[in-house]
Amino acid sequence: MVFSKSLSAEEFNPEVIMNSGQVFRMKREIPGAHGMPDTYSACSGDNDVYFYLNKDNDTWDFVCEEAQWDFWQRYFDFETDYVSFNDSVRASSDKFLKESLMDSFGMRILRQDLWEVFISYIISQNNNIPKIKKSIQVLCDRYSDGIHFPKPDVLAFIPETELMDGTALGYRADYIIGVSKGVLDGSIDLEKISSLPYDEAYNALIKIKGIGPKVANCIMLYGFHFMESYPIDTWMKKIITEDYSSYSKDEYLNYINESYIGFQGYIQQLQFYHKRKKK
DNA sequence: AACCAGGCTAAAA
DNA sequence: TTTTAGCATGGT
Repeated sequence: MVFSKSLSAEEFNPEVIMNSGQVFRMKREIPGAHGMPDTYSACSGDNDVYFYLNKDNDTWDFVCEEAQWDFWQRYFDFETDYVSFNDSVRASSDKFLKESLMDSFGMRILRQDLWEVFISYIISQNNNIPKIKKSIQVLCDRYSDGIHFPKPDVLAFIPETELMDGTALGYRADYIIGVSKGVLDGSIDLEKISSLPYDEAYNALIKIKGIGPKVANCIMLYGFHFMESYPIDTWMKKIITEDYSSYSKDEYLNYINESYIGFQGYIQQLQFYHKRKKK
């Protein structure tokens, strides 16, 4: 089933989204796939979609099962008006932020499968994006069908030595097995945590072994869709010291939280994408 | 060939 | 409470 949506380049740009470090398995298919020059595909939980810009009527066509269309509309966060918010960025006097926006039109914050986000960001710690993508793909190949993400009941029972072998997961393998068991026995309930208020959800997450402040904020932003989350990694630290040097860290965070209410996570994504692209 | 990467845990101070 | 060593491993 094909679902068409009229989306401007400022509303939706898959190249920007899939290279922004919030998602590790969205990809551009080889040219000609599905008979279209540029097709993208995504998979989240048990849902699958591919999509392309339809030059004939200037819409994006999304191809998925009819019952999954609601999921994908939420996944791409189509109910949020990013363009109107962009106007307020353009109207601000924040030079670095405006520069970031110019560089990343079409960014959106995805609402991804909780389990995949949970494991993916455990893997992301002290790691780099190309390597994170490879590790996740090996997991999908070895412990699933190569497309869908492996389930907790599979990951929970892999011997640690096996999980470390050839996956480049390193010491993170132990964390993955641990949380998989936690989800299986019910002591970790991602759906339940996702329904908590920000502070309670955050505190519940950082109690879990392998999850600290930064990973918790990523899970909350990209999985739970807490748009007030503002993950701070090594790149964001660089931004604060190099591009906002007139602020102390606390002053800077106050500025973000007071000026961009409900869109802090989106701001962070623009900045992160821009900073990483410059280097 | 060192240093870095979407950091965290646990021990030390 | 805040600071720091150690951690697996491939990318740059």
